[in-house]
Amino acid sequence: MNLRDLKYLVAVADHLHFGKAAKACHVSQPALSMQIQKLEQYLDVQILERSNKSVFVTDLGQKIIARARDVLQGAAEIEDMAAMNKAPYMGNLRLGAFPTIAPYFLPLIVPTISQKFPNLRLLLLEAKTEDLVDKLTRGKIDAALLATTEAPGVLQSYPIFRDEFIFAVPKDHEKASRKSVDKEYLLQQPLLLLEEGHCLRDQALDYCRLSPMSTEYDFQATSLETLRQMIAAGVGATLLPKIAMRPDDGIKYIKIKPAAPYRTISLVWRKSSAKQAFLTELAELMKLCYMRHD
Amino acid sequence: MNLRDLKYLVAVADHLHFGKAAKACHVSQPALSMQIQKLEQYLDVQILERSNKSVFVTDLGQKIIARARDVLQGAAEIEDMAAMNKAPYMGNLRLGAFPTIAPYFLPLIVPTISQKFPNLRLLLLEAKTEDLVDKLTRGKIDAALLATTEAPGVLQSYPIFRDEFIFAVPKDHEKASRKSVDKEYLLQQPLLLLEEGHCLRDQALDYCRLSPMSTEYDFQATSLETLRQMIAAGVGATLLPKIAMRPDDGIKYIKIKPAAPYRTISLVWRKSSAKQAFLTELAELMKLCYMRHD
DNA sequence: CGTTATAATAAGTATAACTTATCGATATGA
DNA sequence: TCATATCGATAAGTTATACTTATTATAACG
Repeated sequence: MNLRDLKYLVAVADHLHFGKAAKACHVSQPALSMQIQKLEQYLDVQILERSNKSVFVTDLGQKIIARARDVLQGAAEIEDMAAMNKAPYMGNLRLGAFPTIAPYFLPLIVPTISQKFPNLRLLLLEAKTEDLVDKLTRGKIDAALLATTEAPGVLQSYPIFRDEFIFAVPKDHEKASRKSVDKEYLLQQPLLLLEEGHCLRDQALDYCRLSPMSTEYDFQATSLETLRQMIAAGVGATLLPKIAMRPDDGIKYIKIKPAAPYRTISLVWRKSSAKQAFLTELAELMKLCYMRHD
Repeated sequence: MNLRDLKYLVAVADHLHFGKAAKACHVSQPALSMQIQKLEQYLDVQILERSNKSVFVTDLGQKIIARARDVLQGAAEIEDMAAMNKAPYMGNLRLGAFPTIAPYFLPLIVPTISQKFPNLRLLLLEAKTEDLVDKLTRGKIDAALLATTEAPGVLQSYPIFRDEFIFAVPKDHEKASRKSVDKEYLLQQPLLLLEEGHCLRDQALDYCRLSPMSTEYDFQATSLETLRQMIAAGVGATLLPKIAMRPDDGIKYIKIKPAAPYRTISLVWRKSSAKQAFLTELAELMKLCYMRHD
């Protein structure tokens, strides 16, 4: 068996197409076909079901491919280790962030990071939490900014800061002149929310889980910026994370007292990552950035 | 990078000798040397420190080799999956058992197993718990009979049976005529124990942890059979697992009531093992064997 | 100071993987 | 229905790579 064979196999599983898989592996289609045939021959099992029009993965194949991904990731981590050893602060860092933190926190940290690590190529990816966790565990990204308190088994997290929620209302709202509101009041308010899949939506619903009011609106904003526009336009109120606050945007931000709800923003990476030490350093740097800003 | 290279590398790490490593890999020494050189060149780091007389592994090398072991194990598991798929009940099964269970439980189960799975080559290994867990996680054995209740992360366990402890005394012991003793009494007895490293010793000490008496003897038996001889010879008393009881061996076995201490014997294997399904079946079979005997 | 043990190097050979060109089978569409 | 396109498998020749044995270089040892 051979790492290359496994790479080819995984490529076919990803594309379900020999030609595309071959292209992705930068080899000709026959080369890839042959190696996979040999692998099947060597293992003496059928991994793929081919026809002229389609490729399927057998049940056993699924298991084999899953393990093959692990093996390839392990190999990649060996290469990473070597690279990190040579030049700890060089090379690519693929960093994910979920949509309701990315546009607010990244501008805060990216300049400092690029300044401190000028040889680092910071490749940023904005995606929903679920997607990021998946990409993390599959080794498609190196780290991600997440709002989950607990990370699953293979991942580990380093808390960066606590992002409080704040009550956002139009300037002409009945409470617009108040300095603060309390939970009792909030639970009785209908709130505009982001669409399904955003962790911010879940966190707001979680906080207000006793209130059926919160889901009253049938329109759901697709991004935090859209939501902000809607609030400013007087459509309704919502909970916004403090980091998304902006001065003079036509919105009145009202503190929630006592015990404002919050989300914890953490940097998360694979325990097995070769960038381990560097990522810890990076997380500390992010924390400093936030404190300087706050 | 290549699985073969990693295999060579691990072999050198294991032998700390290129020649022996080469022999273990069934290749000539130059072939192995060259591949490792190329690997180091490819990764552009030094993994091994060579001199004419000795080979050392660098710090980074340690990390790389550790990960390489994982990668190789993953690859081996892919092969296992294929083999198991072709013939679930064939091939080698490397089974470990700790010394105070092996000679008593294995004779009970081995005939049944070989009868039910005639094409299975059962390779048995007797070693101390710590050693077995190490061999398990490193993929040197497929499964082990252990008395640990909880298995660490990568392992999973299936309970086979509960093995109670019983108070073993010479025939002429003061309590030899009693039908049972209680914990209060036991805690005041000096007990003969096995030497360090035996889990049975730890379990007995654990049960009697309030009693300083139990460590009074400065002589420690090296095996359960030796211990049995010592009890029979009238040297002292001990706690024996019920499964080690034997009729007419010059020892009086006295029940501990109420709430006899016990150890739980489980079959343990790697979660990632390809023999997963088969091992569950095997564990069930062992359980049946025990119940039939009991 | 030769002998031994070690890993590295050299030269030649064998193996394996790659390339391009082609085939065979199936679906698509005028 | 027949030409055409698509896709994976096969064939033939080439290249790259890993292997072999023989040899060298270096240090330790008696």
